[in-house]
Amino acid sequence: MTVQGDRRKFRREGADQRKEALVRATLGLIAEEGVRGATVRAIAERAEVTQGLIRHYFSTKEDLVLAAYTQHMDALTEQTFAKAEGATPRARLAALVVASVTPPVADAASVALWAGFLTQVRQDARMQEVHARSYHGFRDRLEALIAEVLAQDGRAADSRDCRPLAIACNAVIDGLWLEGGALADAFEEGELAAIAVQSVGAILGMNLTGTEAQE
Amino acid sequence: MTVQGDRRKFRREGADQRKEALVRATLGLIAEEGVRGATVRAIAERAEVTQGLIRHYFSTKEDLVLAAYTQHMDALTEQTFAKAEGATPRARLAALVVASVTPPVADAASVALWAGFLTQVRQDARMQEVHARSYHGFRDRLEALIAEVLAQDGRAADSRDCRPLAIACNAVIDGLWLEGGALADAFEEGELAAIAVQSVGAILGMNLTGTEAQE
DNA sequence: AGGTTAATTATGCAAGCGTATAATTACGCG
DNA sequence: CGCGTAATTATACGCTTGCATAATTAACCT
Repeated sequence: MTVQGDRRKFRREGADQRKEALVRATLGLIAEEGVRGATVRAIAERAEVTQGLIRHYFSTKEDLVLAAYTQHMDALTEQTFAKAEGATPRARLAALVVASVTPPVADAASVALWAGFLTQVRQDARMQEVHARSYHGFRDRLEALIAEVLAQDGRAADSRDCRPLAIACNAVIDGLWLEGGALADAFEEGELAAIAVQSVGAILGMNLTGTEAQE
Repeated sequence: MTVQGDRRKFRREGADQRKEALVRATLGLIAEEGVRGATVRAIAERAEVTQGLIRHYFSTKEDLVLAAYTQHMDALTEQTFAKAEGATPRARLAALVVASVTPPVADAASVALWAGFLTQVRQDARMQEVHARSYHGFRDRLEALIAEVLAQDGRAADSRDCRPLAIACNAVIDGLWLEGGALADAFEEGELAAIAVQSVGAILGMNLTGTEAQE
């Protein structure tokens, strides 16, 4: 006869759903409150479970953070390339560039998230691995797209030539992404997108402006 | 008759020196261990004082962090522009660009420091102010230099034209700075510098390569 | 149905955190 | 030289943190 009706009701859920909910809660908290605010208790509360459950799915908080980081970076890359559509390589590149510096890819939360993780990247080897993989994953795809664009123009698309171009284009994109996210109200609507397209075009030695919508 | 010889010996120092020592300790710790590692106790230990003293000079830890952030950002800008020397505007710009993506301005510690602070920038209005002031401070000086370079070439140096160019150049610089610091071993020695000079030149529509040393 | 078990909650603990306050001591000044 | 005081140390408090462990319960299986 256990009359303890004040115990919290709950529903059992699959491991994947729970893990994802916990990851989502973690990301939301880090974005809004910073890593400092993403405590085990706060994460549990936001995911509408009790803190003990976290330990049931992630043997340590580090593991949870690693999972969250991985998902965030993958989502960021995927979100960006998903918008890189168009009839010609040039149009796809322009669309990619615009998407990179426009919400939801470029916004305060994304940047805050990324910065919040960077600290742990330096200290955790697994985080470092994810970081490197994510960076190269994005840049390699960018490099491939640049090669296509150059080929279309009949220019040499040797990897020796493309690599520095990809690094440079990636840097402009990252820089603008960063500044747009960290200092949004310093720029006008669409200003960053225009600058991004213009700059990437200049680096590649071609005019990219106006190619997003047409062609 | 107070026989308590185990009390720590100390030397009195001026407020400025102590404050600076505390700031330096804070920066070192955040760079090495992350914000999490920069506890009041750890800072005090590194500065070779006891934790109580921190409260004597900074009424709250937030104040200390703000002071540290201010100093770091100012030092970064100053360090960079200090190397922007040369006979012609073009040479000065090239030197500035190279300095921006080369140690000690661009290294893991600087980037880690910057990222570590970003979290607090979003939450503290005073930090935000320093952030904005620092960003614009750098960019405005960059814009002025770009205007000089364009004028030398006999091109229009209107602020309406220069602003987007400055934003773009600043973005490449920031992007490369970031990637060089966060992923140093992904690039070869001097690779980032070469790419930076090349890209800024492309954005400005001129050849900047090889202008650092000569002219 | 009813027993089994894994999912979930509840509770507790030791360590570390920032901050407050009282006790000491180095050092300048008359 | 000794006195005053500001600089510094010492100690403690309340809170939060990540983690561990025991108690409970929802849902599946036969």
